[in-house]
Amino acid sequence: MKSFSSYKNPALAIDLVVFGYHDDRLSVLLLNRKDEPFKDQWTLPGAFLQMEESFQDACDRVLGTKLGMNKVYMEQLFTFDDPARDPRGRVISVTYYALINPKKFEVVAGKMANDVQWFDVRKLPALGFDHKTIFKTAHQRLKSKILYYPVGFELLDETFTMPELHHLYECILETKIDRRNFSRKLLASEYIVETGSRREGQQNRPADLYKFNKKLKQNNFQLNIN
Amino acid sequence: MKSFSSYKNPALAIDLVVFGYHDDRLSVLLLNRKDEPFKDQWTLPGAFLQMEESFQDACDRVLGTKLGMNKVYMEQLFTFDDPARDPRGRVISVTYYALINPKKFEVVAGKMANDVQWFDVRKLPALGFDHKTIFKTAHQRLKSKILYYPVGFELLDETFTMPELHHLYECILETKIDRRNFSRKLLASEYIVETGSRREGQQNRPADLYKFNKKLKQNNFQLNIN
DNA sequence: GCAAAAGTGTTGAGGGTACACCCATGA
DNA sequence: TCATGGGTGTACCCTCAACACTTTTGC
Repeated sequence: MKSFSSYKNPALAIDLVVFGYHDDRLSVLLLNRKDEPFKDQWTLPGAFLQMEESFQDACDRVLGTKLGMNKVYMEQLFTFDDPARDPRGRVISVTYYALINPKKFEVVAGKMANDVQWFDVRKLPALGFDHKTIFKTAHQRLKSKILYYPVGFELLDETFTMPELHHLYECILETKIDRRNFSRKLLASEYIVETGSRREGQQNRPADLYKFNKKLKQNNFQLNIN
Repeated sequence: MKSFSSYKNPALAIDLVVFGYHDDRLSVLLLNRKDEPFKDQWTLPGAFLQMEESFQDACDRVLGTKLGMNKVYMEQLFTFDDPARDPRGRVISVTYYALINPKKFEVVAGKMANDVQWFDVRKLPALGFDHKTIFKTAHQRLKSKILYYPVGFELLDETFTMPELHHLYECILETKIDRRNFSRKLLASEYIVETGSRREGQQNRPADLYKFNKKLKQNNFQLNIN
């Protein structure tokens, strides 16, 4: 049996598309690179995979050290293999997307970055590498996923109102959704539970607060949009 | 900027779940290994990624040299990263699943294998590495995919009858489907077109032959099962 | 003529869409 | 009391699920 070390292997990177919902809009976290290649340009956060590290470990490392986050919802997206995607040589990129509540974390630029910032998904700057493609793939995946899986709660606070949830869905799907039908559908799915309290101190009638039903494991939720 | 060669990288393998439909059942192609590890055991076909090779190239290489196939429907499945998944050391496995018509190819055991064989998905032998997990992931993906994307045609001949298509769906989904509702639904979707001819020489009433409508690019096909 | 399988049509129930009205709050 | 936004109810339509009869072939 041949030894592995006799083969030369491509480098393996982990790149993350971190979505956040803030100020009534969907955003992505981007990093301004301090070093070449793509110095001073915006890219997705990422890192090279260490030899003993699982993907999860690598993602946690990026989220922890570069962004000051932990325990976030994450899912594998796609593995990008274009031999020309990195000017330094052959780099395979295994990508994940994450959903976080920006209020819970203070983003910090790590050693490798000039800056870290949230960008409205509709107003992204030019991105280095093939990161625009990666972002588009993630955005599309999120749009599909949210229609049959209750993934939006990860972006909101522990408790939230129906109008807040409604607006989040409109934001992600980039469509109008009838709020009454939306409300009925979500309540019928049993994915959300009333808390009994309301969001007070707003301009108008206080909205009921709900929370995600964590006990519910399986469901045939399917949101149909007009 | 650091040189890449200073880093040691995990090995990168490509593994394939090749589905075929034959004798009214769904099968997977397995390979009996000639060498350690898992010598004389069944595994999914695969190979190490070459330095300059894209995933597509690597898949074509495996399908071509080990299985004598070309130009098949293929889709990326998932990338498996368990550091202990290969006894030889750290190997990341990027997996694809393929759909082929077994009648079109004569499978041949390449240099690396004792044997290559189709196995009924319901009667798989023990598999080496984490290939059982990979298979299950692929099977599940195929089940979901076929409900909203006309992927079954890849497994059939150029022309096929409605009962054949119906049985294929029942096979993949492992459920009974009402044949009348199924037929109406498929015809309404415009994914299939009448050829005008019929399957003659059978025991009973000849069935109409259809073919896949290749012109149709986009559709909101969604099959609902009882 | 009979068995077996293929083609086709109908009906009723349920879910979704598209609506309008009432309610609670701050100013 | 008025404007604004949140909560709730209803009717129609359309789709889907359930089901039965007719047709064509081989023996």
